[in-house]
Amino acid sequence: MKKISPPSRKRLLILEKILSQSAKKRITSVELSDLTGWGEATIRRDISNLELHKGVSNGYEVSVLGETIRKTFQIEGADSEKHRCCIVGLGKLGEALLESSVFEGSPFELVAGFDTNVNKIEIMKSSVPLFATLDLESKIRSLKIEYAVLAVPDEKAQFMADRLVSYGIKGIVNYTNIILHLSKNVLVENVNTAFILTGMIAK
Amino acid sequence: MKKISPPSRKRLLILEKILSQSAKKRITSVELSDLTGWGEATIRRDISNLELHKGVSNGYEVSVLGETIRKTFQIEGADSEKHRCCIVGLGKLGEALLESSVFEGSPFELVAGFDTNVNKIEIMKSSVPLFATLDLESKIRSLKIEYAVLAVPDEKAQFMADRLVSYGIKGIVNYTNIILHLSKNVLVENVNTAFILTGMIAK
DNA sequence: TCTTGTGAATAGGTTCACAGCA
DNA sequence: TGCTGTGAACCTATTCACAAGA
Repeated sequence: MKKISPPSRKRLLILEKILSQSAKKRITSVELSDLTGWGEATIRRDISNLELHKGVSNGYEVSVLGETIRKTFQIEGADSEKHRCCIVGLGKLGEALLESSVFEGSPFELVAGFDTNVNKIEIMKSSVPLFATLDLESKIRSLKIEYAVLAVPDEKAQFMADRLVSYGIKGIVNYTNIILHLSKNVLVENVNTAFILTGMIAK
Repeated sequence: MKKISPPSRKRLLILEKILSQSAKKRITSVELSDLTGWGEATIRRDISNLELHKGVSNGYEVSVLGETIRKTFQIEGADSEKHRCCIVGLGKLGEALLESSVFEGSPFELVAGFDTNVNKIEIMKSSVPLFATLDLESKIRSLKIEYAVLAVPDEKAQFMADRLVSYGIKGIVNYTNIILHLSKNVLVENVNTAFILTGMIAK
């Protein structure tokens, strides 16, 4: 299969969501361009990366195109194939993320929540199993957790991130206000709201 | 001033945070390269965009470099100059975002929270003023709010986003699971956790 | 000798423009 | 006629490689 460039991958992922939200049966690159603000040539080029070859002359069939993107990126499939992830730090934010159903229909499954406060994890009720941070290593290994959402206090961010990486975590979604220093092969995405806003407007 | 490319802007913003977290007095492009994983030439090119011309031969002075980045991007300054933003939707997530102190030290100031549930905004206590969604337009205009964090239920996401834009909001940080269709000149950043994770790993 | 700053080269992405199919 | 798919041109960004300063 053709190698797809990072920007193109991101756009295709967004397209997939748009398609899954669309009521239409067929859709053209011009319509997608209106919906996204991207050039129509860009959209056609992105889609041609999928090597679908089905869109000739009257647009793409929404379901087929969506399906092809999901297949290409392996989004979907049985629960057993889902990427297992956890939330580390169950303050207000961690708790909110735990309860939201954001992972439904995503290729991720939330299989654990961790907090140092043992009282809290005993009192909190959650459909996701909660553990003490003491058990971080054993649970990450036994539950085969690959990704972590980091929502601990800033002071603990680097320390916890180092621990997570040493236990084999492949990627971290970082809600803290700290820029983490980690080995190059660990994926990190900084999603602190202030940081996102700053990046959004930086002229 | 030189025009700085988008990727370079993002990196400089991260550099600024790294510098503000550093205990060192001076730092070189090689050290920054280790810390970030970016090429050293890239880092020097980024910094040279700032037209600082102070780094010759023995690295950069941490405080001066940080300061220059903040000046360049107008991060900092008096409260009156801060960009005013609000949170729309005070469910668990919105509430958590409201209470966290993420905006401290950022160029943003959280000046309002909105929810349709009038009871909730009466009961909730918060250091940030809370309003009913009914007052959305008047408050956005009177408080001169420029950016919004969208944390409403998915069903209301597009509708609320349209309202926000019609009231003059310039950018939206979108926590919902919906890809918003908005006019090109509105900035949108999708930060739904599942979406971030998907983008992170999409090979 | 170590490190910056930057022209020049290279790599990466986007857009143009059009052939070809329905 | 209306749309896709794609070479070729163009634009953007990164990396190389080295002159020059401390």
